[in-house]
Amino acid sequence: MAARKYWLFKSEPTAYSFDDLSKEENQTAEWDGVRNYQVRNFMRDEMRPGDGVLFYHSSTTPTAVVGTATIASQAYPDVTAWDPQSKYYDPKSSPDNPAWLVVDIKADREFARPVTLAEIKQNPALASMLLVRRGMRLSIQPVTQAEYEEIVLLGSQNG
DNA sequence: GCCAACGTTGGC
DNA sequence: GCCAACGTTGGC
Repeated sequence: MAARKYWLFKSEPTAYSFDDLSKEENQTAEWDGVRNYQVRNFMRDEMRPGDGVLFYHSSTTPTAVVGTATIASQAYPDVTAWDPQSKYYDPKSSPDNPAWLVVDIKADREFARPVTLAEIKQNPALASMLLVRRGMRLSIQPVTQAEYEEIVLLGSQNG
């Protein structure tokens, strides 16, 4: 069995927040709308059920990791790409040849406090995270086990 | 296959 | 709301 991998998922909380995920049936939702090939390839080639997820709120104040989640499925076709009414519609994708994929993610634990981007930037143990790299806009990014554990530790502390 | 124009992301 | 960074598109 492959080693557990770790990921950071970005979401704008006004569009879809950690709280929204927590309120889903089984706290589980399809992560749809990915339209970036690098991110799709992560989903297709590297994500496995059980992988750990840091749930990050972008475009808000403060931007922060707010909790953990778990990858709950293998990648499978994103049906929103086939729906002309969907904002995620992409005519390049078809049921015969799906261009885009989703995975299911399940909310795990909300942090006792958010771990902010500012705090991540100041922490030497987190200096090589893709998140703090200039111009890094991938909506899903790999993180190391050490980075994952450090952020979980910070998020578990009071205050 | 180059590259300019354009759209999107996302921090500030 | 600004704008830098980057991916995508499409003319040539």
